[in-house]
Amino acid sequence: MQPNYLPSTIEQQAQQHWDSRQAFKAAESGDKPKYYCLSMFPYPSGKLHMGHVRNYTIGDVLSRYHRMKGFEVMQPMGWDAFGLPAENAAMANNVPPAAWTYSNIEYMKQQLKALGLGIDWSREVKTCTPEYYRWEQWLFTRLFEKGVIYKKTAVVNWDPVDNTVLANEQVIDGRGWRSGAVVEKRDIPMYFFRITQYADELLSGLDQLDGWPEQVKTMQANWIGKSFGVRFAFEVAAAGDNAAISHQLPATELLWVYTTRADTIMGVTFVAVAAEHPLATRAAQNNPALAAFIEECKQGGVAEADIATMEKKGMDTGIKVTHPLTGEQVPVWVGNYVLMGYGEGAVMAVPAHDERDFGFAKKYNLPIKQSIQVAGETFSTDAWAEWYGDKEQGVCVNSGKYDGLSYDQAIDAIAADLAAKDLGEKKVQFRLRDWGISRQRYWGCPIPIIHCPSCGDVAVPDDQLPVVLPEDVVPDGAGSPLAKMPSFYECSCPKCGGAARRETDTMDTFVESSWYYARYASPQCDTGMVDKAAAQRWLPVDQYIGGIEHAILHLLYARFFHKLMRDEGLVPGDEPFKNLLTQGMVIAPTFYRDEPNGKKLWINPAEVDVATDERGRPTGAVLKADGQPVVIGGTEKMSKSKNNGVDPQAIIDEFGADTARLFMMFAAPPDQSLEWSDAGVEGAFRFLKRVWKAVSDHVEQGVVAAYSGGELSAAAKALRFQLHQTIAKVDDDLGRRKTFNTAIAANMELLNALVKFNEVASRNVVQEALEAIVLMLTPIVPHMSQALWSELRPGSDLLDQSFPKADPAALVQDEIELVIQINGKLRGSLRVSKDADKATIEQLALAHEAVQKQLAGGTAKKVVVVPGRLINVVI
RNA sequence: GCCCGAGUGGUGAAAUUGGUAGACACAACGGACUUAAAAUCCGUCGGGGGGAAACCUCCGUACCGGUUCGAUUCCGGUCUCGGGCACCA
Repeated sequence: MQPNYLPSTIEQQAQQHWDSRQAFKAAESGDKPKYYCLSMFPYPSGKLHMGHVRNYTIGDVLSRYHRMKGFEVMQPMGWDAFGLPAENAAMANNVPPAAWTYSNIEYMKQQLKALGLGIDWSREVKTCTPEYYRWEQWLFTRLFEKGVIYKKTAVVNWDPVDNTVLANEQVIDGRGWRSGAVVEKRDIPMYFFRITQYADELLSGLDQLDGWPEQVKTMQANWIGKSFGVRFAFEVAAAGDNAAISHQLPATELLWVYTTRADTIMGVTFVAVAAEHPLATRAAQNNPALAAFIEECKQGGVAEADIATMEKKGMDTGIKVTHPLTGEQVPVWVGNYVLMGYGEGAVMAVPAHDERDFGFAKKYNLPIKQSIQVAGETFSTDAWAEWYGDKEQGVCVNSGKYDGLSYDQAIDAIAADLAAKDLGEKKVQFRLRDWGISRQRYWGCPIPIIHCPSCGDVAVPDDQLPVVLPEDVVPDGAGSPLAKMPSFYECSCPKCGGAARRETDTMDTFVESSWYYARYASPQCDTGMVDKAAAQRWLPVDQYIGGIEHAILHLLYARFFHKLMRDEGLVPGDEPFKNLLTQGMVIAPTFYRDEPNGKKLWINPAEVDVATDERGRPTGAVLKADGQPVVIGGTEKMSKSKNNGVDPQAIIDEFGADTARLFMMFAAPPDQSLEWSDAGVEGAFRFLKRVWKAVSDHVEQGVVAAYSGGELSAAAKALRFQLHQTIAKVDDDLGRRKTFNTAIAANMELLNALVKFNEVASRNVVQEALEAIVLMLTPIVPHMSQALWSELRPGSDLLDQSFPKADPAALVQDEIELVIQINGKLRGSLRVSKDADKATIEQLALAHEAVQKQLAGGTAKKVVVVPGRLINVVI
């Protein structure tokens, strides 16, 4: 046997062997239970980054583990190939997005293969191919005809210089990233998926998802945001205070608002409407200052984080409305924080009991009127106090007939009174908004709609699908290229045959990634979106793995799509992903130098030497090239902007894929962030060399049959005890807990014990242990395991092996160790027979010298015995 | 601003159901081997106090408080960092 561990040779051999056996092709039938393991597919950005390596290694470990547990595993891979970066790259390099994307896919596919992933490549899917997106277009036309897709206007970021719509990411500090122009909000027509129609099901469905992290389910539930409130109206009188604009108002007009705090309705002192609200628009007609303010509100982007953090500004419209219960006249203000596309585009304002309203009222000297009280507290309009917003303990005050009522009682009474006047009712509302999918971009799936002057919006008929996206286009950053291509948009109406114009918007790329998991079941199917039998066989996905950043949008859209496809009779079940593992980020240290122009020059960690003091604490860092100091920055997510990425290819080339995989799995549990460490990689490599040497040393003396019974020395018995304890733990860690780091640690401990064990008479136990270590490590370092197994069991193929089973007989112990605590602090230990009863244990513990010493002749107040663990003596 | 997480030695982490805090590694330091270096192997390694030593003892899981015989774990509050916020994927 080769005494040295040579990763490049054995990895190449192992991969060739797997290929020749077509080892990872998933069978469409058979007796084995199926296990569909899916990692979120990559965007083909150019080359793999460490986040990909981590994601796909986790998926591969789980896939290979389940294969060894007797499952028919399907692990597919594909490409989320449409998207904005391809257009940016195209403009930078003058290459069509399609060419750029396809060449990235080719390169990244080679990298994935070098990692030794057990992928069924025959199922590969690229979302930018007509074979894929034609079915997306097909579903679109079905949903359009069912009314699940509809058209309305929505507000977008508009760059007035480049005359183009910008993504939120392209708006920096309220300005377009290329033009630098102040961005404006602009209304444009778009197609929407009626996801709100499924809001209740998307919410209640979370309860079935036992295999999802609580954290993700909570985030989705909050995002859907089901609230129980009251929708009610203020009357806009066309007289009195509003005389100046009365000519524009109908006799009675209603201003509707929605609130979850109707119990505070008697504290309303004004109403705030969005800048785009019709009432504001009309009030501005004779009010230049208000018109200017409304114009100002249009500046800036549409991202909610920006709107929520900007300075709250407002202006009085001069309009007064009538409070539906008190009859009081309250002013209507325009507020820049009120969103038109949200609820009614208008909110009641209760400064006394809403923190945002409180701040607004203080700023503009609007009245603050207390209407709830918490016992023992004192209300003051000087400063906000937390209890002002307390709906659990608050009761109504200064509220006439509602005084003394609790939140629930007040809502019931107030809703009833509003209903009696026909001015309101209880209403369930969702925070979730319908999903706008129109994008004014080129590199995406064309929306299959034809605009006919006489028939309106007509869905493209099945026999004319797919609407093919031309692939030889280079965008210029100013509007959609498709809208400038008559060859694309000129067409005839499928209904009347008259001249018509094809829709030139493309779909949100989240649409492609919402159903790819289903397409993998039958990726070549050309008679439908999915083959029903294949969907029955493989769905749902048993294990889905991806970044936590997808906790809400992608995962919610995919759940929604599954329900849409279910309602079309395409897929079984209500949910697409049975188990979900959200992996943490890969982070690395950052280094920089301050440049004369005030900017920071980020330096890659590979170019830096870090000096440490005698305790190992970093004291400074210098650039290798010039020996001059650099500044040590924070440890952050690997990114191009901070230049702290480590190229996975370099690690594979230097140490091999197994070392890269082992380090990634060992350095942190999968759901936590993982800090990159070159030294840690070397540590992983060292461990593999130790495993290799242990097997090599053993094999050189001749392989033997593994231990299968008979008398053993005490040391051999102890080793077998540890071995089978480790098997049980690793099985649990890989299968149930998915904590690969502790599974690896347990194998390291076992190897440490094994190399110390030196009984020539017990080589069969060593053989048993080495075989088990190789099998347990197989999911993590498959190449090395493949090579070692053929040395330990000549003529046998690791691909056909099962995961080892713990031998119960090896785990039987006569004596166990119990810990003795005094007042909860460790003071000693005790060995007792495994079936000693509580009374015996208590007696032995009290007689223990440490306890006697502490008792100093006194007696114990209390003794707690936890069987199998400890005794706590309270004195 | 809102929603969701996280915080444990010099570092990454472990402690699975409230039961021995720091497993397993990395770094550092000391030693062996070597002409030397690399590699490898052995040892020390949270902090304070006591002891020649075996060892004893107090403190310690971001911070403040609570529940409990016992809290890294549960509860209330605070701080810091990270993810998401609907057109990045």
